[in-house]
Amino acid sequence: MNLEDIARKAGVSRSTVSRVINDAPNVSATTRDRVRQIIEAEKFHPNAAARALVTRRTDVIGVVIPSVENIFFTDNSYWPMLLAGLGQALRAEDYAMLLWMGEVTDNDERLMRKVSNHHMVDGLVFASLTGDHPMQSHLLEMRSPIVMIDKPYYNADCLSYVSIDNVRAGEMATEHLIKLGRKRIAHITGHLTITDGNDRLQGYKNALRNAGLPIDDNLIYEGLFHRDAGYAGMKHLLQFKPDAVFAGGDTIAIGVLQAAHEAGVRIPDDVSVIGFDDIDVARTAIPQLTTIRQPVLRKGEVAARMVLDMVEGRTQGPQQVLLPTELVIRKSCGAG
Amino acid sequence: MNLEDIARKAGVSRSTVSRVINDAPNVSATTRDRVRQIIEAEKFHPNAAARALVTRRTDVIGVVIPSVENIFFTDNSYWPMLLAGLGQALRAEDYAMLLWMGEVTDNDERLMRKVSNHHMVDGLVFASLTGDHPMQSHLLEMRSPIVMIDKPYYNADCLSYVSIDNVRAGEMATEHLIKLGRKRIAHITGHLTITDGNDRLQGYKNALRNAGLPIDDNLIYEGLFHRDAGYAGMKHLLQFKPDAVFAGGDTIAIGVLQAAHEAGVRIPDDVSVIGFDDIDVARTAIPQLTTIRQPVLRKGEVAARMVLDMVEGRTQGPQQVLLPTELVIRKSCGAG
DNA sequence: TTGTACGCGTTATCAC
DNA sequence: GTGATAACGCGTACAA
Repeated sequence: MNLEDIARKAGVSRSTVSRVINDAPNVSATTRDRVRQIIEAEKFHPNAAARALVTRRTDVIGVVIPSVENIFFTDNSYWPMLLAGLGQALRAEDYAMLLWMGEVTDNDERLMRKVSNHHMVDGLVFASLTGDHPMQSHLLEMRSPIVMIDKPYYNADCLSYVSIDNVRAGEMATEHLIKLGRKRIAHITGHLTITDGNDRLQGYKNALRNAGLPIDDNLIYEGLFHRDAGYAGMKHLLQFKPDAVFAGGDTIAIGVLQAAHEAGVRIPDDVSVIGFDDIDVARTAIPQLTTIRQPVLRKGEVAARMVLDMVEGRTQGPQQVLLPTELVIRKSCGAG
Repeated sequence: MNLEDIARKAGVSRSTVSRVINDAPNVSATTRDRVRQIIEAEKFHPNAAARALVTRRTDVIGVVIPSVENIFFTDNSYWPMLLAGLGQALRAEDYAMLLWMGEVTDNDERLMRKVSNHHMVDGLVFASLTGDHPMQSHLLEMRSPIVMIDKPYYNADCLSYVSIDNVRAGEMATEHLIKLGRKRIAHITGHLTITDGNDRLQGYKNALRNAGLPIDDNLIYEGLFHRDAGYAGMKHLLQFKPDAVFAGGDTIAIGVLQAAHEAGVRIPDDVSVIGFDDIDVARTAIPQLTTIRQPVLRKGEVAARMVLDMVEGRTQGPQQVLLPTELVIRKSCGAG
């Protein structure tokens, strides 16, 4: 069943049927109706491949999540939220989403080839690409529109991305602890090969400096965006007697809580803990986490809209969007 | 840059280039090498749409997650794990994954039309389709291979699916509580419009009956696969003094723990709690959850392999696969 | 072993 | 307002 068949049944040419389907002008109302009825009756839907061949458009956007470790190692709602935001915004403009997820066991090189050789997408969204990922070197040469989620580690000026102001957010988190009178404020970082992790560390240092507090390397633990890293980090930091911990992510903070619990350290009485992201675990943790909220769902939505703007030619040149963050005060820092 | 261009540069015909690309026989080693080199040098990759048009294959499998409520309302790693398993198995056979997620705000009807009219997939996987979903009535008429994750609510005989033996698993959970000497065993169900929820309830009843214990409707709370339902359910059940709760899902159990905590009911001393799934929160809950583990990642893998088997013509007719479950004993039930 | 020629189902560009 | 007809890029019988 194709255009030709419909045309024959309607007693018109295939051109006319095509025009009807694409809501093109120059079709009389009566023929348009007649053709529409036949299409409806036959449940006809044009062949996507044929259409893509000639229009060079597939109405599909590729989404790449290179590192999925968090999915396995933590109760992390970050990726699902991002996907939900992306999917929602893409569907609103009748695009579909082609998803590639990296594997822990897999070599990234292979994934990268799959992605960049797949000609069935009009544009691409990359989420949280680490600085050492092999895809990095290929980003600039790809012909299809690309939007990064989170600030790229390299070439940030030449790439479109949506992120948050992590430096400022890191400052906010640390300032909150300072305002509570904490003096020995530790920081457990996320991946430093992701700009987010780096920038939050920068914000932490800025805040200390601005407050005239010393920056003590003993109080900085280079971690990863995992609960396990938070756990190990807190175990390590306890010897240096921190009175507060700024965790680079909520999942990190969960590990911190657990290590503190095991060591008999009371949160927030002995040590204030602040997280980052405000993902679901922040509310269910005991005590509930004070944290910096970032709009994850919205990040996905905006990324989708940005790539669609590029695909549809509504924007040109790289664009950078920073979304606002917000301090959410709960129980883990004490009176706030 | 297309086949023709490569052919010209290599001094051969388009057909030969096509043969080389598709590893077809009847090409001399020397020409094959020469053509390969040119392809490599030009970084040529055949146009997917053109190829799909003639082969009627896209090497894309569609994955539909109709209801994503859990993503938003609970710290739920179920979907990510499923997606990871699917993605992994699909990629292993060089297929890509087209993902549709339902929206809380959206009408399912629209999503359904999008999915069933999208001609760019060779097969489809549906995850946890509820009995009342509008897609139900269209499942049997769809021409492309379909695999359901979890037993379909209707027409289970005519559809391929991968699931677990939820009845037996429900029995196992309940039997464990019985073996611990519990007498007033309550059950908070998941969605009863999902077969899984229903079957686990059935297993619960079976186990009680087999043990000669009464089935008390007051001790059965019809919930949903949400933490909130677990919370509400436990609040409600407390008046009937249960000494154990079988939660239809781990996220439900998390809500149970919270409600118990707030009511001053000690877990497991006063009430044993057993969950279902063994998703991440089971290990991080306090106390750690005793639960029935189901192989979520593997469910995704198997579903992918099943749909690929159908697409590639390796199997015919509907197939049903049940994966094994396992009792995981932790802290929330007491000595076990 | 290699090349020719046709068809896949659609859109776009013409003529009418 | 409508209908031929030429692409789009590839796979593949069939001929050479």
